[in-house]
Amino acid sequence: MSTRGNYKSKNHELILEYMQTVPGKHLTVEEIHAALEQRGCTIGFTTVYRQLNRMVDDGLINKYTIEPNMPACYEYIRIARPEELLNCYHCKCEVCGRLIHLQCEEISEFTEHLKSEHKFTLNPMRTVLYGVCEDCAKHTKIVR
Amino acid sequence: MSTRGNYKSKNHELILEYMQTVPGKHLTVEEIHAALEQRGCTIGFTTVYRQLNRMVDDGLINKYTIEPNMPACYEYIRIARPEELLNCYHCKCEVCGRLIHLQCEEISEFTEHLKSEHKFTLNPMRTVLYGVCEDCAKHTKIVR
DNA sequence: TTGCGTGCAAAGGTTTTGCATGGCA
DNA sequence: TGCCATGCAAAACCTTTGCACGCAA
Repeated sequence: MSTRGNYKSKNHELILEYMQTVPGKHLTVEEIHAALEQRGCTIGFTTVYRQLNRMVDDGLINKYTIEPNMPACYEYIRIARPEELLNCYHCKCEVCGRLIHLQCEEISEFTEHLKSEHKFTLNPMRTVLYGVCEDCAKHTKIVR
Repeated sequence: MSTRGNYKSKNHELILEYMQTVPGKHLTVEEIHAALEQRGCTIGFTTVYRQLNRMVDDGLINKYTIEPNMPACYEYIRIARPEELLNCYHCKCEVCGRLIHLQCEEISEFTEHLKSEHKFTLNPMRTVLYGVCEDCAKHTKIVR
């Protein structure tokens, strides 16, 4: 968590507000920077990096690292109900790149199982399940 | 898949043989390079990178990217029984960085659930579950 | 006034690429 | 001979850091 108190800055607000308009969407720093510039505000890349990492520490934003030499993705966490955090998994299709949100009974049961049986407290907001989505499975031979 | 035919090279064999001696273990390029040097063979970093990526393409090795500016991890895939692929999940502790292998009934059931109910064919070899391990949970306050 | 935020430039880390050389078939 | 592998150095990539300046409290 942050220890910098309630210091508010224009840029912090601008970035957070923008991220909140696209909850659940995964954006790179470059995309976020471009979106902000398009909204008429000039801002440095460094600031975007710093503010986003701040929000990650504060638990407002999730960060996903896919590949080396590829930009990381940031996503605003909509904290509607706390239980939602346990019930929502992210699935990324390795073929088309689509990101799918899943939510069901079995998923929260599985999270509970990891905790009670394996003593592992899952962070579903940081975890990405890789695999192949329905559409792509039709067009691809998968031996698994 | 590779299109380079059956071209064999000394280094390819050396790297593959070494990786096969540590199946399921996650190693960085630096660690692999050091292990090979210790075995008396001089080899360039570039070659290690190239050969490993080749093996990833060929489906012999898995590559895990944890954080930007952090080395990726490579792991030899032991293809003993195909079902094993469905039963093994990787859990990474966000606090101490430890990587844990999990294997149980519920895990393969969950993989099946994703497939039958959500039409999502999970690739457990590429997926990393993030969270907090037992030891670290004792020393850390987690509000989740 | 004090402390944090900002932005540029530079540095940091890992990974990839260019190119000349060497090895396998 | 022809194609691929190798290795060094250089480049590429994303990200972080140093430092001087500016803004908020």
